[in-house]
Amino acid sequence: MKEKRYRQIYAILKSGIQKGIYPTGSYLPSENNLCQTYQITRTTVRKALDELVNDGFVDKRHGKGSQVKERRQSLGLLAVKGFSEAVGDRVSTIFLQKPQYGNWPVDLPFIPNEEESASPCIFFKRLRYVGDIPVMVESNWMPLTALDGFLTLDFINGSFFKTLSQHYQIEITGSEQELRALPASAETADLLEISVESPLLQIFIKFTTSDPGLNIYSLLHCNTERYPIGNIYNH
Amino acid sequence: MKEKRYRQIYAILKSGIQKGIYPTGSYLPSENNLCQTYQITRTTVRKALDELVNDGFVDKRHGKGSQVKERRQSLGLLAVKGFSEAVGDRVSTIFLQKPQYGNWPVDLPFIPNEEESASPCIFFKRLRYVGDIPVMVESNWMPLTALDGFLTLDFINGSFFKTLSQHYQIEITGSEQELRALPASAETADLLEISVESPLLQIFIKFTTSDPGLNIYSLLHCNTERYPIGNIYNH
DNA sequence: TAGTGGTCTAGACCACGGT
DNA sequence: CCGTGGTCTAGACCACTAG
Repeated sequence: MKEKRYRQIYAILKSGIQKGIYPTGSYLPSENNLCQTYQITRTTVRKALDELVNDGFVDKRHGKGSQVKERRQSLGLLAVKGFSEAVGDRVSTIFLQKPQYGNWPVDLPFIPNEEESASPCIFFKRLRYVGDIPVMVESNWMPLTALDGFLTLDFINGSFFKTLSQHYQIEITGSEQELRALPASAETADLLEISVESPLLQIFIKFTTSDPGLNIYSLLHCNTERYPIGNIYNH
Repeated sequence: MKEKRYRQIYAILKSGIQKGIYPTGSYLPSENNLCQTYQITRTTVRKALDELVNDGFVDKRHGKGSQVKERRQSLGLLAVKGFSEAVGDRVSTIFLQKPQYGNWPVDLPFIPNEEESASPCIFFKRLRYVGDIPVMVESNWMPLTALDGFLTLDFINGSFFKTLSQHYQIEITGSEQELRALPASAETADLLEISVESPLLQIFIKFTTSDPGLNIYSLLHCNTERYPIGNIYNH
């Protein structure tokens, strides 16, 4: 099947954004400019730009141009209130276990498929703070496939998703979540400095990505007493 | 400002869907057909149809046509696992308080704006079951404005959102959510037939709608022990 | 094969933003 | 004023679905 012209343009512009040729805040070439560069009509250019807007890479402004946006991290997912807004020094993260080989967990809500279960598994575990207060324990599993060199990689700005995007050109494309309220286990209570049996919010997430072979499984336990979990979804 | 042609077509088709002229599962007129009917080009027709697809009213299938979809209820929102899948008789709802005048609640995460606070408030409260098991207590507040006759209205299929859409042509356009895990109050524990202090999932939601004057505020308390809360988001 | 939606061309005119 | 994106026309050819 022939690659569609607007998909080509989309891919060119997107990789330009991801590689920093068009940094956040800068403007893409104008539509007429792109028409000339690639010898196509505006209809096709606009179709490519529409996809970039839908994917959250670009904001268009009438009379000004197409501006590269700060890539959204969340996609309608849940975030600790303040984790997205207070990007500064209030939020911090420490590794409880650095990325390493591990075993696929048992008894989780979503089960890795056969291919994944057969593949080696990467695991890492982090503790996230708002200020001095530990608010969330986060465990992550994913197949080793297609993430060459991941184990020795440093996270860009401490962000796993940003690393995926900038180092591997992999984007989060969707998620399934499952939430429960349950009493804290002894281990988690200790980490979060709360009493055993305190109500905790458990979130299990299966992320799908632009790499069909890569799903990411995360298990979160959150102390919501001071910092509830937020989620904004705009139609 | 002149109404855009594709918006007109969009509105015509959408109201046709909402009024049942194009029932769920049926096909809209073909693109060429619409071109002739309204004396416009396919570009414009397709723009209108694209919006309907984005809004979740329609599925397009190459070679077949544009099919009217079952209107999604959730928009990336949270739902009790089983509430969406098991549409049948497993799920039921009873009113604890039927729609009536009430007071705006205090100490909620999102505060109604001035206009809303000044307006009379409608309140209703429901208890939702999966099978025989009560799993969720749901309280709802909204301004009376623009919902003429709501207090004497029966919900279509017991669904509040479906009633909004079909009776008032109002759609949910977005939401903000806030989640906490907390111990059950005596009253809620009683309703959900669990012990006091059991961990409960509290979800507070502010829905925005296509009517700028109508936001809906919901407070949920969920027993997630047997039925966790789920959420699927596809990019 | 006929009819549908998917992609694309080559134009036109309009509305917005900044100089 | 000029350059930008927003809307729209009038075609063309292709790819998919189903009888």
